Amino acid sequence: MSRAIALPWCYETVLSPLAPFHFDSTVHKPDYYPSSDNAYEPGRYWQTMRLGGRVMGITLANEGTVDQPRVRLSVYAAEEIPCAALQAVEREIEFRTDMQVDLSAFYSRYADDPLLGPLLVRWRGMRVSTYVSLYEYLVVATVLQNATVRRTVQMSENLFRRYGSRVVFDGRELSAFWDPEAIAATSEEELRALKVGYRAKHLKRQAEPFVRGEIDEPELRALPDAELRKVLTSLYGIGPASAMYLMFGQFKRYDVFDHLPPWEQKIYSQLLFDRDLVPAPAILEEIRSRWGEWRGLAAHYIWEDLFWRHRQEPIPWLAALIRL
DNA sequence: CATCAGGGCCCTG
DNA sequence: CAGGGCCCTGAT
Repeated sequence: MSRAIALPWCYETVLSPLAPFHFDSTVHKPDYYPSSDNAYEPGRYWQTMRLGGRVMGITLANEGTVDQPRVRLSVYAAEEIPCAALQAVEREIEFRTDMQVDLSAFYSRYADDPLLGPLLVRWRGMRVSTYVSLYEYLVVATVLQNATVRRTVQMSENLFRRYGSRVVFDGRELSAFWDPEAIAATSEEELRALKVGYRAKHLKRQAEPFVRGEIDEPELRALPDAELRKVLTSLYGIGPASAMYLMFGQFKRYDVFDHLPPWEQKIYSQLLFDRDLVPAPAILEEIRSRWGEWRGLAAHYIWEDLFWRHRQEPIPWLAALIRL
């Protein structure tokens, strides 16, 4: 990777999310591992984006309130971006942050729920959001697998350094993703040198269908749950855990919560049962019976609330469960 | 020094 | 369908 590229050209517009819209809890998820391709301060968010073969810098700034939302979108690039490509960026940002989705049915249905009710007030307008493309999320899922946070960060940053780029915009320098071609063209040995271990094979094989043009993310968004899951788990290195994160975060399937990784099991045991370890099937059944078709979204509100509180004032039992 | 598990998944039997 | 193996790292 060479030195940072400046992105001086800038286009600005104002987005109007469907109210209510909670800016901070949508653009920033405190449970995600830190990554040099994005940055957050209250009311302001930076990320890089690779779309249509172009590397861009994106900023989102909160210029409204939960009930009268207004988000200023700035798109930075090395040179002028055609109008159609800018529109594609706007649509992509709106989809990834779930900006125009109406959650009022969810809010009214669980307003009196003992556990969820107060969280729906505190986080009213929080959306399910992802900041990466499907291909990029496969990389994220891969470095998450069988690794602690520290190691995930190390692998992710090693990959950015070797295959990504650095860009400067709006006074920030951030990493940007690579195109799948870059990984498909590399060797497993080169990848292994980045300390990704057996994941080298996964990263290479995952890039292949994207290079061949076999995966069309917008098209997948229209598929029914079962078919979408089939496509996702057919991707090499994507099993039940990664598929669930994708179904929910990337494809906004609010009802998906059918698999519980061990560390989440410990955390939900505390939250729902006030016990150290409840069997995973019992937890999943409890979540299903309480929140039915909204269970994925309900779990997200509970989860994010926990991590925001933890960020504000450390929660000892949670700190003990987060392995660095 | 050795051993082990960690925010899974693939492959085999 | 269960279980071994896989990379690397820090904890014990």
